[in-house]
Amino acid sequence: MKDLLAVLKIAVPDKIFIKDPETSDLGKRIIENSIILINEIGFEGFTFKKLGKKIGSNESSIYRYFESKHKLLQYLSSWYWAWLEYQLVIETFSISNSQEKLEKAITVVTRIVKEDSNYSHINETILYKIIVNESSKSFLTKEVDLENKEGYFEVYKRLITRVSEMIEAVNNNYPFPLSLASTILEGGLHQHYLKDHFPSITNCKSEKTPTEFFIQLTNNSLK
Amino acid sequence: MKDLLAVLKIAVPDKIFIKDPETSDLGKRIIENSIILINEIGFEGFTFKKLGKKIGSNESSIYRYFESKHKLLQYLSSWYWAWLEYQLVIETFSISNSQEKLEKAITVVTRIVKEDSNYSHINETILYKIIVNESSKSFLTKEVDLENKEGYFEVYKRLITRVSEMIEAVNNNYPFPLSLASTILEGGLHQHYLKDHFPSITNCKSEKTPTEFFIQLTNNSLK
DNA sequence: ATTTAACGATAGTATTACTATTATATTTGT
DNA sequence: ACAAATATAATAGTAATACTATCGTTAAAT
Repeated sequence: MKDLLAVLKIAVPDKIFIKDPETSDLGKRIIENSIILINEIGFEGFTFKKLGKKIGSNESSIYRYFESKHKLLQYLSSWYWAWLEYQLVIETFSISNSQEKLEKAITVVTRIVKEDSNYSHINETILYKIIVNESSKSFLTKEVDLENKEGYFEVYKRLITRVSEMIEAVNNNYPFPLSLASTILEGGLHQHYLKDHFPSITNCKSEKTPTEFFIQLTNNSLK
Repeated sequence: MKDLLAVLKIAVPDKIFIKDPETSDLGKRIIENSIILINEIGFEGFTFKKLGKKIGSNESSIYRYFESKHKLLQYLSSWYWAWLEYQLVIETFSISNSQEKLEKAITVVTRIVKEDSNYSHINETILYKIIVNESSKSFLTKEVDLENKEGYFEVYKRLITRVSEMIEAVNNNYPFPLSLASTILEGGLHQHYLKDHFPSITNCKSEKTPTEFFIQLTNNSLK
C-alpha cells in the first residue's frame, strides 16, 4: 500500500514556489538539504547563502525556486501535511468501525515519525522535527490572511477537516469537531516539544505518549 | 482586590533584561511602545531602530535594556504570564469548590483580554494580541534549553503547574494533569488565532468561545 | 562640588535578504 | 545536427538588519 507514493506525487500549492523544486536535480537538492540544515541550525539561523554553500550551488540559483526562506518553510510544511494526510488515508481506509478509525487517525497525526520511507530525497524523520520546532512560524506572520487567500494552507486545512469528519462520524452531536481536530494536531506537536524541552509541564514521555493523552481526551469527550 | 497591583510589581526573571525597564522613564516607554509597534507591524518587521524613532530615542539606548528583540519578546511574554497568574490567583482564591475553581481557572486563561486595567504603562489588551500571535516564537528557537536553564520560562511553567494542581484537586487519578493544563493554555491561544484567521478549521466564534470548548473537554475528561 | 549613571549622537561592521547582469552549460525542438 | 530556449553559476551591488564602540552632555546622587 505504501508504494502508492512511487506513483503519486505529493502536491504542494503551486503559489508557494516560483519554480517547482521537484522538476530538477538542483530543486531536489535544495529541498533535501534545507531540511537537514534547518534542523541543524534552526530556521532563524538558516539562510540561502549557507544552503547554497552546503549544496555547492549559488544563493541566486535558490532564489529561482523560492522567493524567501519563509516560502521554503511553507513548502516544507505543506509537503509534510500532504504526506501525513496520505498516511492518514491509507492507514484508516479499511477500518469500518468509526471509533476504531478515529483512534487510528489520532495515532497517525500525533505519533513521532521515526522511520524514513526512503521513497524520495525527503527524509521524513528530520522533516518531522522541523514541523515540531518551526511549523508555527509558517502561519504566525502579518501576511497570514493574504497567504491564506492564495491557498498556501489548503493542505493543512484539509487534513484537519478530515480528522474532524472522523470525529463527527463517532458522534455527530458533538459541538466542537473542528476545534477538537485542530487541538489534537497542534497539541500533539506541542506535547512532543514539551517532552523534549519542558518536561516539567507535561506528563508525556517516551512510554506515555501524546497519542494516549489525546485518544483518552477524545473518547471522554465524545461518549 | 484588583488594586493589589498598585502595591505589587509583576516580576520578570531578571536574566531576560540587561537593565530593568521598570526603573526608568525610557525603560517604560520602551515597553509601552514596543507592544504597540509589534502589534502594528509584527515581530519580524519590528526593529529597535523603528522603536527608537517611535519613542524619540536612540537605537543604542534600547540596547542598554535588551540584548536583542528576542529578549524583549521574552520579557513581554513573561510579563503577560505573570499578570495572568495574578488574575488567576485573585479570581479563584475565594472559590472553595474545586470543580468550580477549575472552571474559573480555565475561563481566566482562555478568555480574551478586552479591558486594559490601566494601572500601568502596559496595555494588556494589545499585549494579549501579541501573545496570541507571537509568543510561540519566544521558545521555538535553538537556544530554548539554555534559556530554560537560565530561568527565562519560570513564570510560564509556574502558571501551568498551578492550573495542573487545580485539575488534580478535581480528580487526582487523572493521569495527564500537566498535559491537559498546557493544552488548555496553548490551545486556547491557538483557537483564538484560528477564529481570527482560519475560521474553517475551528468551531469557535464570538458566541461559542474556546473557554466553553476547553471547559467541556476538561469536565468530560475528569469525571 | 564631584563622581557616577543615563542617555543621545555618531560611526562603524558583518551579515542578511535580496536584485540584476552576464556568461556558460545543458536540454529540447525541429 | 543545429538553433533556440532554459537552467545554472558567478559576480556585483544595495538597502536594511542587528548589532558594538566611543564620546560628549546632562542629570542625579554622595
